[in-house]
Amino acid sequence: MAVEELLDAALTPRQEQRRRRVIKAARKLAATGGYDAVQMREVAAAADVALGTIYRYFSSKDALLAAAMAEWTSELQELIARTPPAGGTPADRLVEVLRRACDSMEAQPKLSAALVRALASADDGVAAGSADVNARVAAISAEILDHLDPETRADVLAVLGHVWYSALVGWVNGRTRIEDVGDELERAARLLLA
Amino acid sequence: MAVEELLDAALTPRQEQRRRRVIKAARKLAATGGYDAVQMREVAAAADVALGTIYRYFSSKDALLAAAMAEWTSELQELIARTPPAGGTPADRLVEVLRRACDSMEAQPKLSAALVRALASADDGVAAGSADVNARVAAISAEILDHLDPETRADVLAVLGHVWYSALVGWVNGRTRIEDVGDELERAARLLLA
DNA sequence: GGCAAAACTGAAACGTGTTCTAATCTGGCC
DNA sequence: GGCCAGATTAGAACACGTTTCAGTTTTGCC
Repeated sequence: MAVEELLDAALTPRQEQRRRRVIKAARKLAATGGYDAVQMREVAAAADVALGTIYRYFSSKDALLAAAMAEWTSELQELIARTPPAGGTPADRLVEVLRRACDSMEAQPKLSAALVRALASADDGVAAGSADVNARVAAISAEILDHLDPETRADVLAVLGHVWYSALVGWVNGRTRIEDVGDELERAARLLLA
Repeated sequence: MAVEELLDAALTPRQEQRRRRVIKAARKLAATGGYDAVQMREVAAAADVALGTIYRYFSSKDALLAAAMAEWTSELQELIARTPPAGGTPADRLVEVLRRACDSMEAQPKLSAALVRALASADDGVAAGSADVNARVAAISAEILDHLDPETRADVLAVLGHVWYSALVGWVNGRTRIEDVGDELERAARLLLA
């Protein structure tokens, strides 16, 4: 989709700036008003870009938010790489990482909810962003679980990824509280690594 | 929301019929054209009901589809109760039930995808349908796992519920194939019951 | 049987994501 | 410098979920 093509073909500096402005505007709107406040006309105005231009860079509103989520995840990854989890069992360290991710989301609940909500979209453009997010989460977790054989590790990570995503959706849709997400993840992690 | 109130206050026969017609029409449209084909004006026309009337029974399109999903789940529950899973370990029986559910979805892929997609909605009206679905799935699985102590069982079921939902979303959004859903579930079930 | 309240209808209207159009601008190439 | 293809813009237009409204029908009650 658009994003891909434009990422492959090197963007001119001005295009790069435009793309950044759009994502930034989306994040800002999402941070204060959540998913519904990210209205494409408003994003365009805030990014000082024509409405149609956004659609040249992102195939849909959800694809835009997925790109924002990928960006956010990348920042989180750096943060965790800078301060790796302290000692304890692998399960403990894994739980700590998951908790820290939850804390980050808790700090920006509206934004987080909007991003997660976008990930649920059927839009094709979301798949790329979603894959990116998954890969980063897996990368973070993988080294903590290096005591497991590769196959088991992949299985555990796959299950954890599912729990993580599903718990987030439950929270986003108001069925659980954000604290519950961390609890669910911890429960799953300990069950799987027992 | 509307659904609840109307379910509590006994519906008149004609209301009951209208409600049924609406759900039936939605299922039919979803079965042939998927989520996008379930257009409220079309549902209204097919159900021979005014557009506004649908909104008296269901708070949104997604709530309507969630109700359809609850209906579908209930039918599946009956089906499984009628032919309980054959022998083997509890894990085997659980896997068989999950596989059978996947088979049912595979038989009506468009419909299933539409229903799952609706479950992801933030709409309040969806929560009720979603809770209903979860309860039924838990009920089906619970007796298979009666060898576990209640707490562990609850944990296992919670995790399985997450995997189930998340894997379905992955399929609905075209990131995996329907066969993968069953595989993911089996993997999780065996990992958890190991 | 008649009456008030609630439900239903048909149709118009609204909001927001997405698409389209015609005009203008930008960037690379001779 | 001039030209062309593609990018950008402003704005209109479109699609579909949802809401609203005025008028009609059904329902429960005396």
